[in-house]
Amino acid sequence: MALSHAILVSLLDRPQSGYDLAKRFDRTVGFFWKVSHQQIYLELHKLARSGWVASAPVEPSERPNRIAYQLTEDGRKALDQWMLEPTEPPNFKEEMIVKLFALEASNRDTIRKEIERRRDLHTQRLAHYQALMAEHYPEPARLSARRRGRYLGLRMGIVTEQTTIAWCEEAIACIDLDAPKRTKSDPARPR
Amino acid sequence: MALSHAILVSLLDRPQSGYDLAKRFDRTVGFFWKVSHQQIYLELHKLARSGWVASAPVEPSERPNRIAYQLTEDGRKALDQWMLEPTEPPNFKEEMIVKLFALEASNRDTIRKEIERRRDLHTQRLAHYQALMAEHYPEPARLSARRRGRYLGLRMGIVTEQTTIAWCEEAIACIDLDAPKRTKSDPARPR
DNA sequence: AGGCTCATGTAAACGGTTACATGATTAC
DNA sequence: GTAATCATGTAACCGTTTACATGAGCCT
Repeated sequence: MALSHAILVSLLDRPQSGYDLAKRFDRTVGFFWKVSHQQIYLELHKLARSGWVASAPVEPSERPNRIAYQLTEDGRKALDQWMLEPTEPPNFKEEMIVKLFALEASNRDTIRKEIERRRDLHTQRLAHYQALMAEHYPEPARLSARRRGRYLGLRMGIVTEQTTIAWCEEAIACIDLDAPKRTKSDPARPR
Repeated sequence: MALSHAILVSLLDRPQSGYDLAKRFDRTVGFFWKVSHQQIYLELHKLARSGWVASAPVEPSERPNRIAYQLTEDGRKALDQWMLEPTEPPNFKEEMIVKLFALEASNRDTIRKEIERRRDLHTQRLAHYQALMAEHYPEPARLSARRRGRYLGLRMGIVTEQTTIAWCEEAIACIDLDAPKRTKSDPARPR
């Protein structure tokens, strides 16, 4: 499983509460990996039961209901062990492909519009990633080993979005290959 | 949800049994979407209970324990309705990114090896997709609308694998930026 | 006083995986 | 006969989502 290990990795940096972890997830990999706060709290309880994390001292200046966790020795060992295990490619259930398998003349316009929507969405994501890149990694050539991993994660996000956008353009063009010509003076959709 | 609709789409072509569907999944999108036969049988029962599929007549020449299903009118309507709904990008939980976030000097070689393994794996997949492309779509310029959707699905597989491979190469180079030089006469790994 | 953000949880349902189980037919 | 393939299922468990619930502190 992955989420528990993602939490452990995040705790490498510093002790964090479930709330911290959830927010950090949202800010960093949240775009392509949605994690709900419920799932994180659940996972933290499990990790605590396994003895891989333990509640860390909380400053009295902080919120009283805050519960921070830190990595234990056992947690660190489990993480090191996991790092040695092979990493399988994720299986991404892309619904768009399912819809494409149902492509026919009658739904061509629906599907093209849907692909256009997806293209725009991924364009927004790409812009967001590129902003993060410019902000945090203006000079990737000389990065500390510590930060290089994060840089590469962001790079994966960028190239993935670029590829998806390019594929969307290709798909739209391909779908329109034998479509009736639409001009600005006659933008009506068929069917 | 996606699997039930993937089944409905597959049944658009012809009535099929759970076994047929499982095999077809494996042959087509199986590389990036693993589906177990149990899940398919379960889904088929649910779809039958919803009245979206119904058992189709089976030729006496076929296996006696074979149960084929076909789309019903209701199923067709539900599918048409689903086609109109927006398609969210899949959230792919790429464990590699989690490992990268834990990158440091001590695990650099482990991670580089892991990325090399993944690169080789995706290279194999790419070769497989390209073979399928050459076999089934030698001339993509003029494809029937029916087959164009499948062609685009395969194209997505190809560009995704290409991007992943390129990213792996980039990541390996980046990780090795400040690594001790390794030559053929001295291929020992540091640490 | 009311609304926002911070902060943590429970419960039910759902989707998916793993393990286990069975039986028919085909090929050697 | 026995191994492989065809064919369908059950049960337990795990991970995730959705809905619901609560309370503290901060700002206006």
